[in-house]
Amino acid sequence: MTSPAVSSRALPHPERGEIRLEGILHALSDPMRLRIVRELAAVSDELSCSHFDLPVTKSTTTHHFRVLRESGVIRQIYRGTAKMNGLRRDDLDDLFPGLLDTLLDAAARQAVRVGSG
Amino acid sequence: MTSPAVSSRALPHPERGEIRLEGILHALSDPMRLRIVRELAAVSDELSCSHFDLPVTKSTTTHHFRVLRESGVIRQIYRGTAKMNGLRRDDLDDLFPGLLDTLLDAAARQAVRVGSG
DNA sequence: CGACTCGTACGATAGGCATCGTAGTACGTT
DNA sequence: AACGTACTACGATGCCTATCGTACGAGTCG
Repeated sequence: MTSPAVSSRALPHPERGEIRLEGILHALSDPMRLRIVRELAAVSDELSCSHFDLPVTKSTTTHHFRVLRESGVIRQIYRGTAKMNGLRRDDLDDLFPGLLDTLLDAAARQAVRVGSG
Repeated sequence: MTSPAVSSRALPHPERGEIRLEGILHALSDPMRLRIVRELAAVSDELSCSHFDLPVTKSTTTHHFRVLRESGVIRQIYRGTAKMNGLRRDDLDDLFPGLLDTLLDAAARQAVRVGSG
């Protein structure tokens, strides 16, 4: 009943120096992934994959999380059966100061404008 | 010899309210298009398509400019045989304050980091 | 008019990608 | 060990897209 430890299952992440702006922009150009990132930023904490209620199947959800991880936007670790997701704020803010917040602000403005957020 | 007038050939642009963040991010996630936008921002003026010396054919260049226009990132008008390209700074700054500059700064930082800009 | 430049249109091609469904693995609980 | 939950792996599918080449249209200049 104690909180599950980090599993040994490894998940490949790009190192800070390998993160590319084009990759980030591509990752966030998908509505589903932008939505995930906005939700992660809103709670500023780790969330399990199953926390998200996306209008796609679980396979597709897995795919989107992998794209986000491989582009360097999020960090993923296993805790028991759950896979926890968190923004790589430290790395992103170091590489591209202000980028993440500006993107989140832009997404929020658009959500207000189009009326879906 | 006077500067050529704006031609009657029409080019469809999205209106300000139709510009979508996802479209912008997708447009800029391509290295060739990001390069074009950086160059346009550097001169902060209109540039003809032929001014750019990209490592792709003219057909492909045409394609990239169209993607940038249809996503709302640039404005294009014909002046004689030349097609002039300019950033839609006013619209972008109004819709997403700070976004363009932050993206340009991020691109510049990466260029310095990887040594190609 | 004729020649030249700039850019477009269209078709082809090859690769990427968002999505699904099914079968399977890893882990925790009983 | 048996079961349930969380997520993955793999194959299929259909669409999107970056690229090219060739042929064409629009405009300018001689």
